[in-house]
Amino acid sequence: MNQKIDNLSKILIEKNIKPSYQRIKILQYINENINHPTVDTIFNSLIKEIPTLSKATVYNTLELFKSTNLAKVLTIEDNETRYDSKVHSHGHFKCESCGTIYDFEADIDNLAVDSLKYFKIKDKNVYFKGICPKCLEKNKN
Amino acid sequence: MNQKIDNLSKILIEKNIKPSYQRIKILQYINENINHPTVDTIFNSLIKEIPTLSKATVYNTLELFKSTNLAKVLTIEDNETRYDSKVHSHGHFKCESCGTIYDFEADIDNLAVDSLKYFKIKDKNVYFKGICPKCLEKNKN
DNA sequence: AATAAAATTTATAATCATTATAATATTATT
DNA sequence: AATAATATTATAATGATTATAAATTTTATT
Ligand SMILES: [Mn+2]
Ligand SMILES: [Mn+2]
Ligand SMILES: [Zn+2]
Ligand SMILES: [Zn+2]
Repeated sequence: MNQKIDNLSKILIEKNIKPSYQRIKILQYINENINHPTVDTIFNSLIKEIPTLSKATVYNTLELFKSTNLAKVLTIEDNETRYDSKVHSHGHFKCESCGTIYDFEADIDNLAVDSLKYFKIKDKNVYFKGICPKCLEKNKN
Repeated sequence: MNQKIDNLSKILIEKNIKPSYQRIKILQYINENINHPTVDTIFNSLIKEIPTLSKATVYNTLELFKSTNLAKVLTIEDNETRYDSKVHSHGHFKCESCGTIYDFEADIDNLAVDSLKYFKIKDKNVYFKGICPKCLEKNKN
């Protein structure tokens, strides 16, 4: 148990982030909940453990994680920002029926684009939308 | 000149959208300004020609265009929604320095993903971020 | 250990894009 | 011309995010 917290602390320290209780808990949450949670989801879960937690802290901390590459921001839909602790390059599929966001591995890095030869590419995002198998099955008449 | 408006009208009629003056002008705007404008940009340009124009009309109309595939929505950044009249599948590169959003052609359709075999994919989006050649040149010391 | 400084968190208010609502204007139908 | 349907407008409400300043906690200094 303390082992877990020590590991999370170490991760933060390596990024020159002081491992406060709030930061550790937020990092722990996004590591254990890989369903691409929103700020609200994170806040509403952690407030049970940390009754004094402020939503501003969640925003600040996620911004900090984003800038140090401990988390990535997903903006698939313009009305909800989601966070992802898996920072390696991978695709996202959002089901328009149930809202679930699925990860998928795709050969994003080899998506060669001649016309961007002289562009410095720092970040690649692939978002798909449609209907997931569960919802397809459910809506089958 | 009227030829142009007639063409735009026809496009709307084909989609079963009544070609009101506002709708024609908004369609014309996004067709002639392919720099992925925001609602605000569109509104602030058209208000000069249509002094009574309401921002709600711009929102409603773009939602209508989106649902009839006359426009696509870009949500590269979580704080700005942009619109694109090029509805064919193409990639977008946003320069983090100057904010310009560049189009690029990529083989998005052939981005095969085995794990999505049983998913019904309706929409594919590819967003890159980084620095554009102009800004790279400018910042060269 | 006491004090001061720095960093972090919290509570609260402000901002701003978007959505909702209802009134007005326009267009189509009888 | 009267009526119904549709579109536009003005305005208010919503809600996520950001900004600000006070309070708390941590760290450094004496
Ligand atoms: Mn993911
Ligand atoms: Mn485009
Ligand atoms: Zn689903
Ligand atoms: Zn640039």
